[in-house]
Amino acid sequence: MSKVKAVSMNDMQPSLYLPRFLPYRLTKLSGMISRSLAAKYSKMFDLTIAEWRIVALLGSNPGLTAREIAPLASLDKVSISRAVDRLSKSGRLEKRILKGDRRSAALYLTRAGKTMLAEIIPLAQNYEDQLLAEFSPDEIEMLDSFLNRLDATADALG
Amino acid sequence: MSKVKAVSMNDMQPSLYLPRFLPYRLTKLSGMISRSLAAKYSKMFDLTIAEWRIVALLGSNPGLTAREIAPLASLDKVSISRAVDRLSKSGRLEKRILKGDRRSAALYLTRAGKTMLAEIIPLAQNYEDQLLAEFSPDEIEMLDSFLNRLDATADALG
DNA sequence: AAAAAGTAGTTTCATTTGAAACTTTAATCC
DNA sequence: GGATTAAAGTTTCAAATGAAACTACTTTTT
Repeated sequence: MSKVKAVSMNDMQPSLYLPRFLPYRLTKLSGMISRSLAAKYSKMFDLTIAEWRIVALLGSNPGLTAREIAPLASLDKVSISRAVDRLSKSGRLEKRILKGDRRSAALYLTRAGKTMLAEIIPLAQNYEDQLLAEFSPDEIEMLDSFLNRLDATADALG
Repeated sequence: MSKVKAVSMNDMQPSLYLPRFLPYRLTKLSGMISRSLAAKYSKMFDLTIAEWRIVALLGSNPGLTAREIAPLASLDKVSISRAVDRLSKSGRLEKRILKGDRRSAALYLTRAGKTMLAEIIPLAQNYEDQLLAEFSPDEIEMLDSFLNRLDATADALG
């Protein structure tokens, strides 16, 4: 190998264009969306993202336990414990110790919790609709499938 | 309005299926990817995400200042200040106070910084390639355009 | 040209986060 | 059936984060 070639190879700097790097783009996008949603609605209802997710889940799945919520909401048990605590202190959620296992509690929205959820859902739905306003139904379906595939791949790589 | 109808309307609970809610999906996806990348490479090079972004940017844009980096890396000035501090303490980055404005410094990768970047880029690139391995070139192009559009829309909504 | 206002980057401080340790209860093992 | 191991949630503690205050300098105003 010639000296010239060796030098040129050492100097070769691979480069990476950050704004096109998928992990960066996804983080940036999800950050913008989360901040935007939090600014609009979390403040309005005094709700963290973890709390919002739990309330949304309990809306359609009343009686879930903390452990069951974890994978469905992608939250760890510490976050869930704190969120549940706050939600139950603010009277939006009720814990019912399980007959069969007293370490665990089935979680239910109270009337106040349901009322709040009924107010938030249209706002959340509307935000999502705005995000996708310029997408055709076909495009939405494609985006959906892309996200599912990326999710599965990322899961496999993790 | 009949009594029956009124009751049924009060009981009507709108519901939101969390796993299909775009903000949730994006946050989950970007979290999985970031954690996976961090586990693999950030540890390996003792590099936070902010540091990685700054190094990547300086690789192709030597001499940027902290203020210029902020929008390019989507980082706030506090994060940049800390990341730059750590990078310069570990000898990967060098600050050169600007002649014209002594509050500000042009930032450059040192030789060590460049060497490290040259090692990471192929790994990062490879990770992205794996994520997209099942996507055809056309699909990649579509994904790219979807992300750009979502980015622009989210920006407008924020 | 001194005073006021603004900017680049740093530091401080209070909050958020998550891993590890802990408590209580349940299941499994001699 | 008492001892051991495991599981559900909670608490603790240390690190990460980010808003606000601060420092050092520059620009604008009068």
